[in-house]
Amino acid sequence: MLKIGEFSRLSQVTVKTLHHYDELGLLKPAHIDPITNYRFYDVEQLPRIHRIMALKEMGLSLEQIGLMLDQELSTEQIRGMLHFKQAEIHQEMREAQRQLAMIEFRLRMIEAEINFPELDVVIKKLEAMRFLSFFAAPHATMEKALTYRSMVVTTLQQAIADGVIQHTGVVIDIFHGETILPFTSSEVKDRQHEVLLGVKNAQEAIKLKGIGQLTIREEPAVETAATLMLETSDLMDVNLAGYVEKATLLRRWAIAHGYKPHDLVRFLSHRGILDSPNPAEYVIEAQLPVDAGN
Amino acid sequence: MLKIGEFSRLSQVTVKTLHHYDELGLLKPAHIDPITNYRFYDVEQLPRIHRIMALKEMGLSLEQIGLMLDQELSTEQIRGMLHFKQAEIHQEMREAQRQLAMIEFRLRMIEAEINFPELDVVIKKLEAMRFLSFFAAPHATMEKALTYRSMVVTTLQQAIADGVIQHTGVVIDIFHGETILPFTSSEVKDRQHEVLLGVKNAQEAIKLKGIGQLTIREEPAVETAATLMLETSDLMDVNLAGYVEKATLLRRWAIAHGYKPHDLVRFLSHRGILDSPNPAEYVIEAQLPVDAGN
DNA sequence: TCTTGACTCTCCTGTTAGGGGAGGTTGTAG
DNA sequence: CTACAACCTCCCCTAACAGGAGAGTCAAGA
Repeated sequence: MLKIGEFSRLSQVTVKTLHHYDELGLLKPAHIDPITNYRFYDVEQLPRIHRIMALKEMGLSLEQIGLMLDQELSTEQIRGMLHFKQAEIHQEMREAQRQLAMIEFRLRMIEAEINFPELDVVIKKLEAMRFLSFFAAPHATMEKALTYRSMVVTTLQQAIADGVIQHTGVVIDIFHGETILPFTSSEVKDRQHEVLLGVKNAQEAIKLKGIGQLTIREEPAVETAATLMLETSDLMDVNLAGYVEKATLLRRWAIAHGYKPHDLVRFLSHRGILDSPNPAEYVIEAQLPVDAGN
Repeated sequence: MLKIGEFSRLSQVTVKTLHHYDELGLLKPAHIDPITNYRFYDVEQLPRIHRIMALKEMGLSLEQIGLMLDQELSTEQIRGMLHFKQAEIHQEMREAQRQLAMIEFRLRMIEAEINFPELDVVIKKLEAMRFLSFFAAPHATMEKALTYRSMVVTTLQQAIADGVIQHTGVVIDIFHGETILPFTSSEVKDRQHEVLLGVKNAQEAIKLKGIGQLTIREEPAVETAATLMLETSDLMDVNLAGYVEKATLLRRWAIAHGYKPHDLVRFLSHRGILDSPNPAEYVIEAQLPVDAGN
């Protein structure tokens, strides 16, 4: 009979851990003195604690180890457990790879002296929603497209004030096509710039003077999108160059992290032109739908 | 102002988590209604929660994230943290690799239909100790060596009974040289089989009739050893073939897990010939000192 | 105006595998 | 006889929330 300290020394398992295993019923002392409550172990228990340690090293939980030791599992069941654990570890390793990719991306950005907060990319789901849609392009230049958009927005604001449209407050700009730098004005012509306004009712279409008929459509949900919040400082000077830069960054991020970007970018205004006249107060989220590459 | 549920939907962070971050001070609501205690968030807080999520994805702890967000760390400090985290993740991956190696080894053993409990290999430290040493080899065959050993043990038992030797109860058999199957009798001659008996006092040497002078030496500590408990069933028939088989298994295990085995194997009797006349009650631990390969 | 269901609040417990320590008892060596 | 090491039983702590109890709040429909 060995006192707990001796057993601990032989097995190289701490006394605390032996207490814990006693409590869990994983390894009960061979004998407990009923007066002093001292635990006494037998050398014959060394193989069992050895087995526990060996299984623990493989990453199994104490609960699983208890099962394997006491439930007389068949070889097939044991194989199953091991294969399952194997899959779990592979999953963990992929996760670790992902983390490494993110850290390396950050470090490269720091080397390139790109501002740190600008690249807080987060993977999200995007909800489906009903939108009033109109197109602000093709136009010869992005600036002209913006001017047109601004005019439309004014009309919309009037319609909202008149109660013709009941909107949800959600405004999304979608740039169709692969939006990426360099972005020459010759390319602008082929680009579709769609503006969406979230609407509440099941309206089918809306006619507005000066714009004509606008369609209402369902923008589908997106399972996976890389998203990025634009800081107000990015928006002080509202021009499209900033947007395109963000889109480029998102695309590079997605590729570096093993995603396949779709050929469109969305800009969701959490606080935009409908909420505030001051661009410095805008809060805009860039969203790039992607396919999970792996 | 957004209620917590809306903010949760926009950021895709659960309400529970937002509560938690509020409590930690990581993300306080922009406003709290003093009457209802309802939390209200501002869209301007979206970039912050985004940043938190992005940093969390890299595996940083909430505490570290709090520091990065609020302590205005220099670029150098941030780089340092990221490099540190990078090293941590590499460490985790090595650990995962180790676990995979162990699981794969088990699975291969199962395929080969080797008995499951036989390979609970555990890495341990071995303590230094003072031993009385004698050699039971070279002999023409292992069986003859064992016969000689048995005779010596009888003599030792007498000496112990007479109080000439004060022993610690530890008996170790060491096989010097690379013990591995196949193990032909021609090889046996070159092999050194040393038997050690742990002694308490600082005796220098001991003379015993029938054996002659035995030396006392310090067996050095071993930092890393692969160890294996022999089940009593393995010892029912005490012959060296079983020992050699275990030594072979240990050596294969060590190599498969990236360790470099030394050219000796120790067999430590936790309960051996000095404690019991019945081999079925023996508890013996095979120990193979190794160098950490990585 | 009332009610119902959806939201929200605080507080408590549980998760893993033990570590750390307080406060008290036991065993052993000098 | 007296240290001092070893042992005991509580009890609290970890990280990042999840789940649930019990109670209060809000908006819309009858």
